[in-house]
Amino acid sequence: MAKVTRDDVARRAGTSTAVVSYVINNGPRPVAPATRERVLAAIKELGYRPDRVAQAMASRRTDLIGLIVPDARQPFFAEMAHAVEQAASERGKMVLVGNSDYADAREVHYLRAFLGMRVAGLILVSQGPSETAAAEIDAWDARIVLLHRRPSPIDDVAVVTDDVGGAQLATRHLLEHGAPYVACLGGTEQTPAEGDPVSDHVEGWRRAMTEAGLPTAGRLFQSPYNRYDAYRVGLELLAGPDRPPALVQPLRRLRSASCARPAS
Amino acid sequence: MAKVTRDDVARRAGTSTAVVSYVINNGPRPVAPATRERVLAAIKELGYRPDRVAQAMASRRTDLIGLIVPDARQPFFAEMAHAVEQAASERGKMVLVGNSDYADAREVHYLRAFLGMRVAGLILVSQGPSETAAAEIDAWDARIVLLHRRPSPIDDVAVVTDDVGGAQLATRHLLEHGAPYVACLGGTEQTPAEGDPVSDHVEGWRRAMTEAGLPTAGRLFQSPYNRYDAYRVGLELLAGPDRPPALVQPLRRLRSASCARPAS
DNA sequence: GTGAAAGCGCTAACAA
DNA sequence: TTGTTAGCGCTTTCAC
Repeated sequence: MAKVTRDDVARRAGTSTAVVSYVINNGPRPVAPATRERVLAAIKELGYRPDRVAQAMASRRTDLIGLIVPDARQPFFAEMAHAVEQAASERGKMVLVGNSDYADAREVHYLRAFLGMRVAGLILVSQGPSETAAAEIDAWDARIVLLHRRPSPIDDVAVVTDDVGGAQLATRHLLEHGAPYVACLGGTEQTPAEGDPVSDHVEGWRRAMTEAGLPTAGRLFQSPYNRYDAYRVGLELLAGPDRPPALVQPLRRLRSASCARPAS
Repeated sequence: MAKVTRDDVARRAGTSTAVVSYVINNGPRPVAPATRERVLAAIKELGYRPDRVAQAMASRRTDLIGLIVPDARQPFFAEMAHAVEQAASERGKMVLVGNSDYADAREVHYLRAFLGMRVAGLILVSQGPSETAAAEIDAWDARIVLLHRRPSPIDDVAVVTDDVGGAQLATRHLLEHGAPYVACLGGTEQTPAEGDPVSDHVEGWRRAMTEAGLPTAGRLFQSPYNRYDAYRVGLELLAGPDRPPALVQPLRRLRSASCARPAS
Protein backbone atom coordinates (compact mmCIF):
# COMPACT_ATOMS: atom_id res chain seq x y z
CA MET A 1 0.00 0.00 0.00
CA ALA A 2 1.54 3.26 -1.12
CA LYS A 3 1.78 5.87 1.58
CA VAL A 4 -1.08 8.33 1.61
CA THR A 5 0.01 11.85 2.43
CA ARG A 6 -1.78 15.00 3.29
CA ASP A 7 -1.34 16.15 -0.30
CA ASP A 8 -3.40 13.22 -1.55
CA VAL A 9 -6.15 14.11 0.85
CA ALA A 10 -6.12 17.75 -0.22
CA ARG A 11 -6.27 16.78 -3.86
CA ARG A 12 -9.11 14.37 -3.26
CA ALA A 13 -11.08 16.84 -1.20
CA GLY A 14 -10.37 19.62 -3.65
CA THR A 15 -8.88 21.89 -1.02
CA SER A 16 -5.47 23.13 -0.08
CA THR A 17 -3.13 21.20 2.13
CA ALA A 18 -3.47 23.85 4.79
CA VAL A 19 -7.16 23.11 5.20
CA VAL A 20 -6.43 19.47 5.73
CA SER A 21 -4.13 20.44 8.57
CA TYR A 22 -6.79 22.71 10.03
CA VAL A 23 -9.21 19.83 10.07
CA ILE A 24 -6.77 17.35 11.56
CA ASN A 25 -5.69 19.69 14.30
CA ASN A 26 -8.95 21.53 14.84
CA GLY A 27 -7.13 24.71 14.14
CA PRO A 28 -5.45 27.08 14.24
CA ARG A 29 -7.86 28.46 11.61
CA PRO A 30 -11.58 27.73 11.30
CA VAL A 31 -12.95 25.55 8.52
CA ALA A 32 -16.43 25.68 7.00
CA PRO A 33 -18.55 22.66 7.98
CA ALA A 34 -19.04 21.61 4.38
CA THR A 35 -15.31 21.73 3.67
CA ARG A 36 -14.56 19.84 6.84
CA GLU A 37 -16.93 17.08 5.73
CA ARG A 38 -15.25 16.77 2.38
CA VAL A 39 -11.86 16.52 4.02
CA LEU A 40 -13.00 13.94 6.55
CA ALA A 41 -14.57 11.90 3.78
CA ALA A 42 -11.36 12.02 1.77
CA ILE A 43 -9.36 10.96 4.81
CA LYS A 44 -11.61 7.99 5.37
CA GLU A 45 -11.72 6.96 1.72
CA LEU A 46 -7.98 7.12 1.34
CA GLY A 47 -7.24 5.64 4.74
CA TYR A 48 -4.99 8.58 5.51
CA ARG A 49 -2.96 8.52 8.72
CA PRO A 50 -0.99 11.61 9.60
CA ASP A 51 2.70 10.97 9.93
CA ARG A 52 3.51 11.72 13.54
CA VAL A 53 7.20 12.15 12.85
CA ALA A 54 6.51 14.80 10.24
CA GLN A 55 4.06 16.46 12.59
CA ALA A 56 6.68 16.49 15.30
CA MET A 57 9.24 17.84 12.90
CA ALA A 58 7.07 20.72 11.80
CA SER A 59 5.52 21.57 15.14
CA ARG A 60 8.77 21.08 16.99
CA ARG A 61 7.18 18.94 19.67
CA THR A 62 6.50 15.25 20.10
CA ASP A 63 3.81 13.37 21.95
CA LEU A 64 6.44 11.39 23.76
CA ILE A 65 7.04 11.09 27.46
CA GLY A 66 10.25 9.49 28.62
CA LEU A 67 10.27 7.40 31.77
CA ILE A 68 13.51 6.15 33.25
CA VAL A 69 13.31 3.71 36.14
CA PRO A 70 15.92 1.53 37.79
CA ASP A 71 14.10 -1.71 36.97
CA ALA A 72 10.55 -1.95 35.70
CA ARG A 73 10.39 -5.60 36.65
CA GLN A 74 10.14 -4.66 40.28
CA PRO A 75 6.48 -4.44 41.26
CA PHE A 76 6.92 -0.96 42.67
CA PHE A 77 8.33 0.46 39.46
CA ALA A 78 6.08 -1.69 37.32
CA GLU A 79 3.10 -0.16 39.06
CA MET A 80 4.62 3.26 38.61
CA ALA A 81 5.26 2.74 34.92
CA HIS A 82 1.72 1.56 34.43
CA ALA A 83 0.32 4.61 36.17
CA VAL A 84 2.50 6.93 34.12
CA GLU A 85 1.46 5.22 30.92
CA GLN A 86 -2.19 5.47 31.79
CA ALA A 87 -1.99 9.16 32.63
CA ALA A 88 0.01 9.82 29.48
CA SER A 89 -2.38 7.88 27.33
CA GLU A 90 -5.31 9.89 28.64
CA ARG A 91 -3.53 12.98 27.40
CA GLY A 92 -2.66 11.59 24.00
CA LYS A 93 0.96 10.88 24.86
CA MET A 94 3.07 7.79 24.41
CA VAL A 95 5.65 6.55 26.85
CA LEU A 96 9.23 5.59 26.17
CA VAL A 97 10.46 3.34 28.95
CA GLY A 98 14.09 2.89 29.88
CA ASN A 99 15.57 0.73 32.62
CA SER A 100 18.75 2.09 34.10
CA ASP A 101 19.36 -1.23 35.85
CA TYR A 102 20.87 0.82 38.65
CA ALA A 103 23.76 1.88 36.46
CA ASP A 104 24.88 5.46 35.96
CA ALA A 105 25.92 4.80 32.40
CA ARG A 106 22.55 3.43 31.39
CA GLU A 107 20.73 6.26 33.10
CA VAL A 108 22.77 8.76 31.16
CA HIS A 109 22.33 6.74 27.99
CA TYR A 110 18.57 6.99 28.21
CA LEU A 111 18.65 10.58 29.29
CA ARG A 112 20.59 11.37 26.16
CA ALA A 113 18.51 9.15 23.89
CA PHE A 114 15.14 10.36 25.14
CA LEU A 115 16.05 14.01 25.18
CA GLY A 116 17.53 13.65 21.72
CA MET A 117 14.17 12.27 20.68
CA ARG A 118 12.77 15.58 21.86
CA VAL A 119 10.39 14.04 24.37
CA ALA A 120 7.74 16.46 25.54
CA GLY A 121 8.61 15.56 29.11
CA LEU A 122 10.87 13.25 31.03
CA ILE A 123 10.24 11.49 34.30
CA LEU A 124 13.33 10.27 36.03
CA VAL A 125 13.36 7.79 38.86
CA SER A 126 17.01 8.24 39.50
CA GLN A 127 19.09 5.33 40.63
CA GLY A 128 21.37 7.52 42.68
CA PRO A 129 23.37 10.73 42.68
CA SER A 130 25.13 11.06 39.37
CA GLU A 131 27.13 14.04 38.24
CA THR A 132 27.10 12.89 34.63
CA ALA A 133 23.33 12.58 34.68
CA ALA A 134 23.05 16.07 36.11
CA ALA A 135 25.36 17.40 33.42
CA GLU A 136 23.38 15.66 30.72
CA ILE A 137 20.18 17.23 31.95
CA ASP A 138 21.72 20.67 32.02
CA ALA A 139 22.93 20.26 28.46
CA TRP A 140 19.38 20.23 27.10
CA ASP A 141 17.18 22.62 29.03
CA ALA A 142 14.47 20.00 29.17
CA ARG A 143 11.24 19.55 31.01
CA ILE A 144 12.12 16.92 33.53
CA VAL A 145 10.59 15.74 36.77
CA LEU A 146 12.24 13.63 39.39
CA LEU A 147 10.11 10.91 40.88
CA HIS A 148 10.58 8.90 44.05
CA ARG A 149 14.18 9.95 44.53
CA ARG A 150 15.82 13.31 44.65
CA PRO A 151 19.57 12.90 44.28
CA SER A 152 21.43 16.00 45.28
CA PRO A 153 23.29 16.85 42.06
CA ILE A 154 20.04 17.11 40.13
CA ASP A 155 18.03 20.16 40.91
CA ASP A 156 14.65 19.79 39.25
CA VAL A 157 11.03 19.59 40.24
CA ALA A 158 10.56 16.43 42.29
CA VAL A 159 7.59 14.35 43.32
CA VAL A 160 8.45 12.28 46.34
CA THR A 161 6.78 10.70 49.30
CA ASP A 162 7.47 11.95 52.79
CA ASP A 163 9.75 9.07 53.55
CA VAL A 164 11.11 10.35 56.83
CA GLY A 165 7.67 11.27 58.12
CA GLY A 166 6.12 8.01 57.01
CA ALA A 167 8.64 5.80 58.74
CA GLN A 168 8.47 8.03 61.80
CA LEU A 169 4.69 7.69 61.94
CA ALA A 170 4.85 3.94 61.55
CA THR A 171 7.42 3.55 64.27
CA ARG A 172 5.60 5.88 66.63
CA HIS A 173 2.43 3.93 65.99
CA LEU A 174 4.01 0.66 67.03
CA LEU A 175 5.49 2.25 70.13
CA GLU A 176 2.12 3.69 71.10
CA HIS A 177 0.71 0.21 70.85
CA GLY A 178 3.00 -0.87 73.61
CA ALA A 179 6.05 -2.22 71.83
CA PRO A 180 9.05 -1.83 74.15
CA TYR A 181 11.12 -0.88 71.13
CA VAL A 182 11.02 -1.16 67.35
CA ALA A 183 13.70 -2.66 65.14
CA CYS A 184 14.27 -1.54 61.58
CA LEU A 185 15.08 -3.58 58.52
CA GLY A 186 16.46 -0.99 56.20
CA GLY A 187 18.42 -2.06 53.16
CA THR A 188 22.14 -1.80 52.77
CA GLU A 189 23.06 1.52 54.21
CA GLN A 190 26.21 2.58 52.46
CA THR A 191 26.27 6.32 52.01
CA PRO A 192 23.09 7.48 53.71
CA ALA A 193 22.25 9.95 50.98
CA GLU A 194 19.60 12.52 51.49
CA GLY A 195 16.75 11.92 49.11
CA ASP A 196 17.22 8.18 49.06
CA PRO A 197 13.94 6.67 50.22
CA VAL A 198 15.46 3.92 52.29
CA SER A 199 17.92 6.23 54.01
CA ASP A 200 15.01 8.49 54.78
CA HIS A 201 12.97 5.64 56.18
CA VAL A 202 15.81 4.72 58.47
CA GLU A 203 16.08 8.35 59.51
CA GLY A 204 12.35 8.45 60.32
CA TRP A 205 12.64 5.35 62.42
CA ARG A 206 15.65 6.81 64.20
CA ARG A 207 13.75 9.99 65.00
CA ALA A 208 10.74 8.18 66.41
CA MET A 209 12.94 5.99 68.56
CA THR A 210 14.92 8.97 69.80
CA GLU A 211 11.88 11.03 70.64
CA ALA A 212 10.69 8.08 72.71
CA GLY A 213 14.02 8.01 74.49
CA LEU A 214 14.99 4.64 73.08
CA PRO A 215 18.42 3.65 71.79
CA THR A 216 18.77 2.58 68.17
CA ALA A 217 22.13 0.89 68.45
CA GLY A 218 22.01 -2.75 67.40
CA ARG A 219 18.43 -2.45 66.26
CA LEU A 220 18.99 -1.57 62.63
CA PHE A 221 19.27 -4.60 60.36
CA GLN A 222 20.26 -4.67 56.78
CA SER A 223 19.69 -6.82 53.75
CA PRO A 224 20.45 -6.63 50.06
CA TYR A 225 18.14 -4.35 48.19
CA ASN A 226 15.47 -6.78 46.97
CA ARG A 227 12.41 -8.44 48.36
CA TYR A 228 13.74 -11.96 48.41
CA ASP A 229 16.72 -11.21 50.59
CA ALA A 230 14.70 -8.84 52.73
CA TYR A 231 12.18 -11.60 53.30
CA ARG A 232 14.88 -14.04 54.26
CA VAL A 233 16.54 -11.63 56.65
CA GLY A 234 13.17 -10.76 58.12
CA LEU A 235 12.42 -14.41 58.79
CA GLU A 236 15.79 -15.00 60.39
CA LEU A 237 15.28 -12.00 62.56
CA LEU A 238 11.86 -13.09 63.74
CA ALA A 239 12.99 -16.64 64.35
CA GLY A 240 16.23 -15.73 66.09
CA PRO A 241 17.05 -15.43 69.79
CA ASP A 242 16.75 -11.65 69.84
CA ARG A 243 13.42 -11.46 68.13
CA PRO A 244 12.41 -7.80 68.22
CA PRO A 245 9.00 -6.97 69.67
CA ALA A 246 8.17 -4.90 66.59
CA LEU A 247 9.76 -4.24 63.24
CA VAL A 248 9.37 -1.59 60.55
CA GLN A 249 10.46 -2.22 57.05
CA PRO A 250 10.33 0.41 54.32
CA LEU A 251 7.42 -0.48 52.09
CA ARG A 252 7.92 0.23 48.44
CA ARG A 253 4.46 1.41 47.60
CA LEU A 254 3.41 4.83 46.42
CA ARG A 255 0.69 6.54 48.39
CA SER A 256 0.52 10.27 48.86
CA ALA A 257 3.18 12.55 47.55
CA SER A 258 4.60 15.93 48.27
CA CYS A 259 6.02 18.19 45.63
CA ALA A 260 9.25 20.07 46.02
CA ARG A 261 10.10 22.83 43.61
CA PRO A 262 13.68 24.07 43.22
CA ALA A 263 14.45 27.68 44.02
CA SER A 264 15.39 28.40 40.40
CA MET B 1 20.69 27.57 25.66
CA ALA B 2 19.85 28.20 22.02
CA LYS B 3 19.50 25.09 19.94
CA VAL B 4 22.63 24.08 18.13
CA THR B 5 21.99 22.66 14.67
CA ARG B 6 24.05 20.85 12.18
CA ASP B 7 24.51 24.11 10.29
CA ASP B 8 26.23 25.67 13.27
CA VAL B 9 28.60 22.75 13.43
CA ALA B 10 29.36 22.97 9.72
CA ARG B 11 30.04 26.67 9.98
CA ARG B 12 32.27 26.22 13.00
CA ALA B 13 34.21 23.38 11.40
CA GLY B 14 34.45 25.21 8.11
CA THR B 15 32.90 22.40 6.14
CA SER B 16 29.61 21.70 4.44
CA THR B 17 26.60 20.33 6.25
CA ALA B 18 26.88 17.10 4.32
CA VAL B 19 30.26 16.36 5.82
CA VAL B 20 28.83 16.81 9.28
CA SER B 21 26.21 14.20 8.43
CA TYR B 22 28.86 11.87 7.08
CA VAL B 23 30.74 12.13 10.33
CA ILE B 24 27.69 11.64 12.50
CA ASN B 25 26.49 8.63 10.56
CA ASN B 26 29.87 7.23 9.57
CA GLY B 27 28.78 7.45 5.99
CA PRO B 28 27.49 7.06 3.43
CA ARG B 29 30.55 8.88 2.09
CA PRO B 30 34.10 8.80 3.48
CA VAL B 31 35.58 11.77 5.29
CA ALA B 32 39.23 12.69 5.56
CA PRO B 33 40.64 12.12 9.07
CA ALA B 34 41.64 15.74 9.47
CA THR B 35 38.20 16.97 8.48
CA ARG B 36 36.54 14.47 10.77
CA GLU B 37 38.60 15.77 13.66
CA ARG B 38 37.56 19.34 13.00
CA VAL B 39 33.91 18.32 12.87
CA LEU B 40 34.12 16.28 16.05
CA ALA B 41 35.82 19.17 17.79
CA ALA B 42 33.12 21.56 16.65
CA ILE B 43 30.44 19.16 17.87
CA LYS B 44 32.02 18.97 21.27
CA GLU B 45 32.65 22.68 21.57
CA LEU B 46 29.13 23.58 20.61
CA GLY B 47 27.53 20.74 22.53
CA TYR B 48 25.71 19.70 19.42
CA ARG B 49 23.13 16.87 19.67
CA PRO B 50 21.57 15.66 16.47
CA ASP B 51 17.83 16.03 16.43
CA ARG B 52 16.48 12.49 16.25
CA VAL B 53 13.12 13.63 14.98
CA ALA B 54 14.69 15.45 12.07
CA GLN B 55 16.89 12.45 11.39
CA ALA B 56 13.85 10.21 11.37
CA MET B 57 12.03 12.61 9.11
CA ALA B 58 14.79 12.72 6.58
CA SER B 59 15.81 9.09 6.68
CA ARG B 60 12.23 7.86 6.88
CA ARG B 61 12.95 5.54 9.75
CA THR B 62 12.93 5.82 13.50
CA ASP B 63 14.86 4.03 16.19
CA LEU B 64 11.64 3.14 17.93
CA ILE B 65 10.29 -0.28 18.77
CA GLY B 66 6.69 -0.53 19.89
CA LEU B 67 5.71 -3.09 22.48
CA ILE B 68 2.09 -3.73 23.32
CA VAL B 69 1.32 -6.02 26.23
CA PRO B 70 -1.88 -6.72 28.12
CA ASP B 71 -0.49 -5.50 31.45
CA ALA B 72 3.15 -4.82 32.15
CA ARG B 73 2.51 -4.95 35.87
CA GLN B 74 2.19 -8.69 35.68
CA PRO B 75 5.56 -10.27 36.37
CA PHE B 76 5.41 -12.34 33.20
CA PHE B 77 4.93 -9.31 30.96
CA ALA B 78 7.19 -7.15 33.07
CA GLU B 79 9.97 -9.65 32.53
CA MET B 80 9.15 -9.71 28.84
CA ALA B 81 9.18 -5.94 28.54
CA HIS B 82 12.51 -5.76 30.29
CA ALA B 83 14.00 -8.34 27.95
CA VAL B 84 12.68 -6.51 24.91
CA GLU B 85 14.04 -3.23 26.17
CA GLN B 86 17.44 -4.70 26.82
CA ALA B 87 17.67 -6.29 23.38
CA ALA B 88 16.45 -3.08 21.77
CA SER B 89 18.90 -0.97 23.71
CA GLU B 90 21.80 -3.14 22.59
CA ARG B 91 20.82 -2.32 19.03
CA GLY B 92 20.42 1.39 19.57
CA LYS B 93 16.65 1.31 19.68
CA MET B 94 14.20 2.76 22.17
CA VAL B 95 11.01 1.07 23.31
CA LEU B 96 7.53 2.52 23.40
CA VAL B 97 5.44 0.53 25.83
CA GLY B 98 1.66 0.32 25.72
CA ASN B 99 -0.64 -1.61 28.01
CA SER B 100 -3.80 -2.82 26.34
CA ASP B 101 -5.27 -3.68 29.74
CA TYR B 102 -6.97 -6.59 28.00
CA ALA B 103 -9.16 -4.24 25.99
CA ASP B 104 -9.56 -4.35 22.23
CA ALA B 105 -9.96 -0.61 22.01
CA ARG B 106 -6.72 0.10 23.80
CA GLU B 107 -4.84 -2.45 21.76
CA VAL B 108 -6.04 -0.79 18.59
CA HIS B 109 -5.30 2.62 20.03
CA TYR B 110 -1.67 1.75 20.59
CA LEU B 111 -1.39 -0.06 17.30
CA ARG B 112 -2.51 3.11 15.59
CA ALA B 113 -0.41 5.42 17.72
CA PHE B 114 2.80 3.41 17.46
CA LEU B 115 2.47 2.73 13.75
CA GLY B 116 1.66 6.40 13.19
CA MET B 117 4.90 7.15 14.99
CA ARG B 118 6.55 5.05 12.30
CA VAL B 119 8.11 2.59 14.70
CA ALA B 120 10.84 0.52 13.10
CA GLY B 121 9.15 -2.57 14.46
CA LEU B 122 6.22 -3.55 16.61
CA ILE B 123 5.90 -6.43 19.01
CA LEU B 124 2.37 -7.33 19.91
CA VAL B 125 1.38 -9.52 22.80
CA SER B 126 -2.21 -9.63 21.76
CA GLN B 127 -4.91 -9.77 24.36
CA GLY B 128 -7.17 -11.86 22.17
CA PRO B 129 -8.58 -12.22 18.68
CA SER B 130 -9.56 -8.80 17.41
CA GLU B 131 -10.80 -8.04 13.94
CA THR B 132 -10.24 -4.33 14.40
CA ALA B 133 -6.65 -4.92 15.45
CA ALA B 134 -6.10 -7.09 12.41
CA ALA B 135 -7.59 -4.42 10.18
CA GLU B 136 -5.42 -1.76 11.75
CA ILE B 137 -2.33 -3.81 11.11
CA ASP B 138 -3.28 -4.37 7.49
CA ALA B 139 -3.81 -0.66 7.02
CA TRP B 140 -0.11 0.07 7.50
CA ASP B 141 2.01 -2.64 5.99
CA ALA B 142 4.19 -2.66 9.05
CA ARG B 143 6.89 -4.85 10.46
CA ILE B 144 5.12 -6.56 13.27
CA VAL B 145 5.75 -9.67 15.31
CA LEU B 146 3.29 -11.48 17.50
CA LEU B 147 4.62 -12.67 20.81
CA HIS B 148 3.22 -15.20 23.26
CA ARG B 149 -0.20 -15.31 21.60
CA ARG B 150 -1.25 -15.87 18.05
CA PRO B 151 -4.90 -14.84 17.63
CA SER B 152 -6.39 -16.17 14.44
CA PRO B 153 -7.39 -12.94 12.68
CA ILE B 154 -3.83 -11.66 12.73
CA ASP B 155 -1.53 -13.38 10.32
CA ASP B 156 1.99 -12.26 11.07
CA VAL B 157 5.25 -13.77 12.16
CA ALA B 158 4.79 -15.15 15.66
CA VAL B 159 7.12 -16.18 18.45
CA VAL B 160 5.33 -18.50 20.82
CA THR B 161 6.06 -21.32 23.21
CA ASP B 162 4.88 -24.83 22.48
CA ASP B 163 2.01 -24.56 24.92
CA VAL B 164 0.25 -27.74 23.96
CA GLY B 165 3.42 -29.79 24.02
CA GLY B 166 4.60 -28.30 27.29
CA ALA B 167 1.43 -29.08 29.19
CA GLN B 168 1.33 -32.51 27.62
CA LEU B 169 4.87 -33.21 28.76
CA ALA B 170 4.16 -32.04 32.27
CA THR B 171 1.03 -34.13 32.58
CA ARG B 172 2.70 -37.19 31.12
CA HIS B 173 5.55 -36.73 33.56
CA LEU B 174 3.22 -36.75 36.53
CA LEU B 175 1.43 -39.82 35.26
CA GLU B 176 4.70 -41.65 34.73
CA HIS B 177 5.53 -40.91 38.33
CA GLY B 178 2.53 -42.92 39.36
CA ALA B 179 -0.26 -40.39 39.72
CA PRO B 180 -3.58 -42.20 39.15
CA TYR B 181 -4.75 -39.13 37.26
CA VAL B 182 -3.90 -35.45 36.88
CA ALA B 183 -6.27 -32.56 37.37
CA CYS B 184 -5.86 -29.25 35.57
CA LEU B 185 -6.32 -25.74 36.84
CA GLY B 186 -6.75 -23.82 33.64
CA GLY B 187 -8.14 -20.33 33.76
CA THR B 188 -11.61 -19.34 32.65
CA GLU B 189 -12.20 -21.28 29.51
CA GLN B 190 -14.70 -19.26 27.55
CA THR B 191 -14.03 -19.60 23.85
CA PRO B 192 -11.15 -22.05 23.68
CA ALA B 193 -9.34 -20.07 21.03
CA GLU B 194 -6.45 -21.58 19.20
CA GLY B 195 -3.31 -19.66 19.94
CA ASP B 196 -4.36 -18.76 23.45
CA PRO B 197 -1.69 -20.13 25.77
CA VAL B 198 -4.06 -21.26 28.47
CA SER B 199 -6.41 -22.99 26.04
CA ASP B 200 -3.40 -24.71 24.59
CA HIS B 201 -2.22 -25.80 28.01
CA VAL B 202 -5.58 -27.32 28.68
CA GLU B 203 -5.44 -29.05 25.34
CA GLY B 204 -2.03 -30.49 26.13
CA TRP B 205 -3.26 -31.80 29.44
CA ARG B 206 -6.28 -33.30 27.71
CA ARG B 207 -4.10 -35.08 25.18
CA ALA B 208 -1.82 -36.59 27.81
CA MET B 209 -4.77 -37.79 29.82
CA THR B 210 -6.43 -39.26 26.74
CA GLU B 211 -3.31 -41.04 25.55
CA ALA B 212 -3.13 -42.63 28.99
CA GLY B 213 -6.74 -43.75 28.68
CA LEU B 214 -7.93 -41.49 31.48
CA PRO B 215 -11.13 -39.44 31.48
CA THR B 216 -10.89 -35.67 31.81
CA ALA B 217 -14.47 -35.00 32.79
CA GLY B 218 -14.75 -33.24 36.13
CA ARG B 219 -11.02 -32.85 36.39
CA LEU B 220 -10.63 -29.44 34.80
CA PHE B 221 -10.93 -26.56 37.26
CA GLN B 222 -11.10 -22.91 36.50
CA SER B 223 -10.28 -19.64 38.17
CA PRO B 224 -10.20 -16.02 37.17
CA TYR B 225 -7.20 -15.10 35.15
CA ASN B 226 -4.80 -13.87 37.81
CA ARG B 227 -2.42 -15.36 40.27
CA TYR B 228 -4.30 -14.44 43.40
CA ASP B 229 -7.51 -16.19 42.45
CA ALA B 230 -5.62 -19.09 40.95
CA TYR B 231 -3.77 -19.50 44.24
CA ARG B 232 -7.01 -19.43 46.20
CA VAL B 233 -8.70 -21.95 43.93
CA GLY B 234 -5.63 -24.14 44.06
CA LEU B 235 -5.66 -24.13 47.83
CA GLU B 236 -9.35 -24.95 48.00
CA LEU B 237 -8.81 -27.77 45.60
CA LEU B 238 -5.97 -29.28 47.57
CA ALA B 239 -7.77 -28.90 50.85
CA GLY B 240 -11.10 -30.19 49.58
CA PRO B 241 -12.63 -33.67 49.79
CA ASP B 242 -11.74 -34.57 46.21
CA ARG B 243 -8.13 -33.56 46.42
CA PRO B 244 -6.57 -34.62 43.12
CA PRO B 245 -3.46 -36.80 43.29
CA ALA B 246 -1.64 -34.42 40.92
CA LEU B 247 -2.33 -31.04 39.39
CA VAL B 248 -0.93 -29.09 36.46
CA GLN B 249 -1.33 -25.39 36.23
CA PRO B 250 -0.18 -23.32 33.26
CA LEU B 251 2.95 -21.50 34.33
CA ARG B 252 3.35 -18.03 32.90
CA ARG B 253 7.05 -18.09 32.33
CA LEU B 254 8.90 -17.85 29.07
CA ARG B 255 11.38 -20.60 28.31
CA SER B 256 12.08 -21.88 24.85
CA ALA B 257 10.17 -20.63 21.87
CA SER B 258 9.23 -21.82 18.43
CA CYS B 259 8.76 -19.50 15.52
CA ALA B 260 5.86 -19.76 13.10
CA ARG B 261 6.01 -17.89 9.85
CA PRO B 262 2.86 -17.14 7.87
CA ALA B 263 2.52 -18.42 4.31
CA SER B 264 2.55 -14.85 3.04
C1' DG C 1 -12.73 30.69 5.32
C1' DT C 2 -9.09 29.36 2.27
C1' DG C 3 -4.57 28.89 -0.07
C1' DA C 4 0.51 29.69 -1.09
C1' DA C 5 4.63 29.06 0.65
C1' DA C 6 8.38 29.25 4.03
C1' DG C 7 10.42 26.51 6.92
C1' DC C 8 11.41 22.45 10.71
C1' DG C 9 16.85 19.86 10.87
C1' DC C 10 18.35 16.36 8.65
C1' DT C 11 19.72 12.54 4.78
C1' DA C 12 21.42 11.27 0.62
C1' DA C 13 21.52 11.70 -4.19
C1' DC C 14 24.30 13.99 -7.45
C1' DA C 15 27.80 17.14 -8.95
C1' DA C 16 32.29 18.79 -8.62
C1' DT D 1 36.82 13.65 -0.57
C1' DT D 2 33.71 17.55 -0.27
C1' DG D 3 29.79 20.63 -1.46
C1' DT D 4 25.07 21.67 -3.35
C1' DT D 5 20.56 20.83 -2.98
C1' DA D 6 16.18 18.49 -3.37
C1' DG D 7 13.26 16.59 -0.61
C1' DC D 8 10.99 14.07 3.95
C1' DG D 9 5.31 15.37 5.40
C1' DC D 10 3.71 18.46 8.06
C1' DT D 11 2.53 23.28 10.69
C1' DT D 12 1.72 27.84 10.49
C1' DT D 13 2.18 32.62 8.99
C1' DC D 14 0.46 35.72 5.99
C1' DA D 15 -2.00 37.24 2.15
C1' DC D 16 -6.24 36.89 -0.19
